[in-house]
Amino acid sequence: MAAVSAPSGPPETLSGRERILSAAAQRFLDAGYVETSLRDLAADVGMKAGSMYYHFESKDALLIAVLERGMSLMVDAFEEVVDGFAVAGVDNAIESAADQRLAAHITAHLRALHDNRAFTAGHVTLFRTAPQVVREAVLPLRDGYEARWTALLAEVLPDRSIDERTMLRLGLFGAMNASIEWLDTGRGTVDRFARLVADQFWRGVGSEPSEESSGKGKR
Amino acid sequence: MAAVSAPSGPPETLSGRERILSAAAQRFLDAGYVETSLRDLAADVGMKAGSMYYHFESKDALLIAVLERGMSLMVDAFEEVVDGFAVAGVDNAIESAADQRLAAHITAHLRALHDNRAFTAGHVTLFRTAPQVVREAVLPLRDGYEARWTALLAEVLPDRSIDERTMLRLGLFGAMNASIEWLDTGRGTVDRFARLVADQFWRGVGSEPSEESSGKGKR
DNA sequence: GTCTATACTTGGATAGAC
DNA sequence: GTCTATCCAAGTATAGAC
Repeated sequence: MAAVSAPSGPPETLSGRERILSAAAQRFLDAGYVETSLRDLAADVGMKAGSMYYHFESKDALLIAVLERGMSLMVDAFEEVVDGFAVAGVDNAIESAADQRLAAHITAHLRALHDNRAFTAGHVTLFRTAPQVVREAVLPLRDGYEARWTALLAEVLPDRSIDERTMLRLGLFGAMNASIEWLDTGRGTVDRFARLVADQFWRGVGSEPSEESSGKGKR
Repeated sequence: MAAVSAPSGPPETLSGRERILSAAAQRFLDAGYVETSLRDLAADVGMKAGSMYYHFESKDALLIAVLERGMSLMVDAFEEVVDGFAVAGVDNAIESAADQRLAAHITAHLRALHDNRAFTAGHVTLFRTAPQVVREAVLPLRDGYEARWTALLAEVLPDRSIDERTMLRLGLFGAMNASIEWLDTGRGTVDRFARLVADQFWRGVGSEPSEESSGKGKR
């Protein structure tokens, strides 16, 4: 779902639009939206500023494209996990599977977030102060993703009030998304953080550290 | 500690520098740093752009002042909690007090964050992309605050590895600080969120919801 | 598809009058 | 302390040649 027009050929033959999109995502992440000039951006892809308007109608449209791709990737990752649990069969011990479902979605969220860092990070770092037209354009996709998590938490934490679930969800989002600003990229690191977050979220830090994530004592 | 030259008189007699500082903090929060022009800012305090240079040597200096004030307020809040536990006496049941110490600091962090939203939010929303001179100027204060939390977690979670404590700390920071972007201001709301975060962080969501924060079932 | 040239706007900062 | 006037730099966007 939420298909993104994927590049067909090898990286060298990426379309002009694709190359601009990637460079923009990276620059927006590193320097911010307003701080990034179309001149610098054009230089990144070996073009001049004016030429970019053949591919994008405005700078805002460029940001919208970056954010839409980022959120589509997050949605896709969520749905993959859903599909995975669907084929696992409906007659599982649904009670004890709650923490595992949550853990799977946490891992998927963090992997998608970091694997596509350039496109996804914008939602964390620059959505809030983006031009209104940009926010409005991207909002439907974002709302859809949040709705999926809202539904997930309702299933997994049925005894909590709606207010509590909302705060828990936003707290969890905060913990995960802030990692964009400090976590080293790399699958191993991301997965370790994901396991820690999932374990901490469900069991808390008051109980014993789990066996596989740390030996006995400090290492 | 980390004393901030506080205004002396009533709000109407705030010095020009103070009024500029508050207006700047608010505008930076709402619109972002680069998006805020000195002309708009001057209009907020009933001045013209050129006049601001009597009070601040540059726009960067203005942002530095905002961020320093914000972080000083956070440090002060942390130290107040430390002092509170100090007078409570050293011969307490230190083992069982770990979760209470943590909860007190979480509440203090969230209160300080939201009570001084305009000044503190900048550290969440615009520190990352701030000009390098700004980041460098404010970094010592930030490092000091983080060091306090690092030490706190070392005392409270002695069995965890340093790596895990770092990730837990940054995850907790993420959960708390992201609330700047969604939590309604207001002491009641902030305190409820603080209790939820503290409880969730220590005990997890897998266990029963605590008695005082929710009745039985959904309400 | 990409270039050059340029129109148009806005912003940070300075100088000097009051 | 605040104003007006102004300089200078930089950015988005457009037009038209190639």
